Amino acid sequence: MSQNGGGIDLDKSLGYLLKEASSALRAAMEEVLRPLGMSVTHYSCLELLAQRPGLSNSELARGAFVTRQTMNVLLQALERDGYVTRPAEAPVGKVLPTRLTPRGRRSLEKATIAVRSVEVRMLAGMTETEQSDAFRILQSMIRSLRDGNDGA
Amino acid sequence: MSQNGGGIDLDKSLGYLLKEASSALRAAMEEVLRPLGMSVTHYSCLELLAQRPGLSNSELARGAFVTRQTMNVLLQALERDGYVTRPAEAPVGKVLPTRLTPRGRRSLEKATIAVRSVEVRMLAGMTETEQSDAFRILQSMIRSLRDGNDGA
DNA sequence: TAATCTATGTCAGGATACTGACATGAGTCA
DNA sequence: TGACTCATGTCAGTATCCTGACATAGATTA
Repeated sequence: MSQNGGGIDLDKSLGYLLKEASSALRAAMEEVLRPLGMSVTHYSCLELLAQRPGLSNSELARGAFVTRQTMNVLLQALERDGYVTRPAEAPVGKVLPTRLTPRGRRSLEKATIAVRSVEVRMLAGMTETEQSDAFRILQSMIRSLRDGNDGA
Repeated sequence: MSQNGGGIDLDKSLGYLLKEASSALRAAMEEVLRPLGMSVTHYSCLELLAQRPGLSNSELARGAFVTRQTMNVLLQALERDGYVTRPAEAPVGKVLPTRLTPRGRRSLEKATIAVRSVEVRMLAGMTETEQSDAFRILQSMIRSLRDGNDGA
């Protein structure tokens, strides 16, 4: 019944399932972040800065999977509201190293708790072996997709 | 070094990896669909209709992971350009069953070939066992995330 | 040194998807 | 039958993110 002339069977497609899982994860994260007035990209930016202080706009963009233009707009808002600081002039080159303010750190703490609950829920019912399998398999998929992008 | 005070270690987070994989997949699909003048949502809509002719606007939206408003705009464009047809009046209720036209079917054929190449590339280097593992694990993650949405 | 290439930060405009809102049709229940 | 609930299609406004473009700083190369 689900066999169409050469088409891709969505019910059996790993790509479709990947999109579905990602969509469900994003929706779950939006749900817990909304009460905190924070978007997923917003949270990603703060979490990246907590782990690697001094990241530049472009590096943050790559880490949050958006363009540097999009991240730039977000950083301007975060800076205006006092969550992050950037030097007025670049210490070297054009790169402006960004850092969390105490206020940004406090804001992140609540968000981290919320996001962790989603991650825990997602992992519920998976054995340790399945979790490491998932990790390895996802990395394999990413590597395969990236290699073909501009490598050949 | 990547240990921050109670934060989420992105390098070890399955959620982050899932987002990365999904982002890579989407980029790869956009790359092969762009020469055909087709977006991912555009393609998803056509593929859904090929497998389940007569799907409604709302059903297509859920299948493509967008809102019904977004899908409605897309369907209006696809109808205007002759890729799909919808009856002027609903046979029953308000639901307008949508079907591919021959032109839509031809357009989908090329897209399917392009998307299949991406899927094949993504699966490269994975054993059959790993593929079925990935399938089962992703389904587990989706189920866990959905259950907590409005269930409790 | 000078030329070229690459990466960065930023501005402007446009594409895409979402939230809010409304009227309508179908099912449920008293 | 009538009130209620729910899902649908659709319009309008908004938010979000992207593409295109520019000037500039550092690295690379001749």
